[in-house]
Parts: sequence; C-alpha cells; structure tokens
Amino acid sequence: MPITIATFNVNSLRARLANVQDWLRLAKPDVALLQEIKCQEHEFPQLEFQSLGYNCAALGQKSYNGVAILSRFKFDVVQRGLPGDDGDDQARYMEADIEVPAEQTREQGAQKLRVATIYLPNGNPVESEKYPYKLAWMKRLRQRAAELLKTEMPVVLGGDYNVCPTDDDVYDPAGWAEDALCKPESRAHFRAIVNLGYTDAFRAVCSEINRYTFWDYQAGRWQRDEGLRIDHLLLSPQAADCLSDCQIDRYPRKQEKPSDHTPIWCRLDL
DNA sequence: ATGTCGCGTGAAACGCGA
Repeated sequence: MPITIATFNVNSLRARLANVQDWLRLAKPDVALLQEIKCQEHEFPQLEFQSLGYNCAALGQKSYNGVAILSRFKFDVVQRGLPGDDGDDQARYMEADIEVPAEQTREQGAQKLRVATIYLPNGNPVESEKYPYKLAWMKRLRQRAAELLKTEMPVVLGGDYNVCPTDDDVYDPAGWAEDALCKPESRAHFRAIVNLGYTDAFRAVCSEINRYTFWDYQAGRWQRDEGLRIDHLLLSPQAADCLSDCQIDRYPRKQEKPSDHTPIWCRLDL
C-alpha cells in the first residue's frame, strides 16, 4: 500500500491547531512535515496529535520558525538543525528515519525512509543581511542533500523552500522579479540542489503552470488565485522511483482563519 | 500606494517577520 507524505507551513500551530487537526482527519497523511510552528517544544500539542494516531517530534523556538514531524509509523529523529554552522540557532530543519512497516511496502519488507522538514529562510529584504543568510543556508542544504544521496535510501526533503523555481510558478513574474523568493540567485541555489539528483515531485506529476501553495493574506490574493509555488517535496532517486502521485490540497486554504500556505502531498509506493 | 496576519510586550498599540 502506498504511503502519503505531506508538507504544510501552518503559520503558528497554536493559532492553527483546529485547522491542522481538521486537515489531518480529512487528508490522513501517513507523514506530515510541518513548518512555522512558532512555538517552543514545551508548548507543542503532542497529546492532541497522538490522539489522532501520530507520533511526533518538534524542533521549536520562541515566536518564530519551528518545524515538526508527525508520523503514523515509528520514527527516530536523526538530525536536529541544519549542519554546517554551529552559530545558527534558528529552528528550521529536522530529519527523521521513518520505519515503514512491511504491509505498507510492495515487496522488500519493512523499509526505512528518510524525511526532512525544511523551513528555508525567506531572505527579504534583499538589501539586508537576511538575503546572504538565505543563500548561505541553501549552500548548507545542498551539502546535506548531497550527503543524503550517499545513503542510497529513499529520501524526501519537504518544506517551505521560500523559492519559486520558475516564472511559471508565480502569478506576476515581473512584479516578483526582485523578491528574494524569485531572484536568480535563489533559483540557481534551488536548481543546484535538484541537479544533485533530486526530483521536484510536483513537476514530475503535473506540467500545468500557475499552480500555487502560498497566497498572501493581503489584497485578496487567494480569491484571485494569485499565489506562488514555494512549498516543495524533493525526492532522492530511490524515492522518485516510487512516486505515484503529488497534489496540492487547496482545502485548508479555503477554511476560516487559514494559514497563508496550503499542504502539498506525494504518494510513494515503496 | 495599500490592502493581512501572528507574535511578544505588557496592558493598547506598536514593531517585527512574513
């Protein structure tokens, strides 16, 4: 039986707990990668997720950032924080090994799947120190992504990349050309990760342009469907070989008090 | 040009981050 892995920038877990619970009950992802939980670990609603059948782990921080992994299957956290800069204390990255049971796989019995939940720095304004921090962070992510390929495991790098890969992924390319989400350097760093040998799961399945995962709260962007595709699931070759579907789930964005992002999920037949 | 949220501070309205 294939498994479903979703990524969702929730924009505050405390403000969005009911929305996230509602989404989990309906979409039933086997693994959920969350970003921007904006809470500390002692505030993480572990019991609420456990009662929905999920094991969970969080890397939290006060006010900003914060990532989490929820899984119906057992898992071990193998990395807290992105390696490569001991001075970086922003909670933006965590990895786990998911133990996919034999009854969920095609033939080889139980399998391990490596997942990462990623909240890549936004990088705006580009004149500030935030933009070089973003680009340096992406270089570190590329280094880590290269290390993970050496394991030859199925790997899913999911999250809010804060990068819109091409002009086909934004409603107003000219208007966004100078933004940190669309600048050529940001796109080049994203391609450098993909070009290691990762597959953009959404683009492997859907060639339709102007399909978004984020719509600004301002100016009726959701109502006009003026958004950006910035949440991605990058698959190692061993994961990409098992890809059977990938969809953007617009339902949560339509609800009351939504996040400004909506989930994207992929299905793997391991 | 602007439009909206969520957070922390600290007690209401503001600055910050997105």
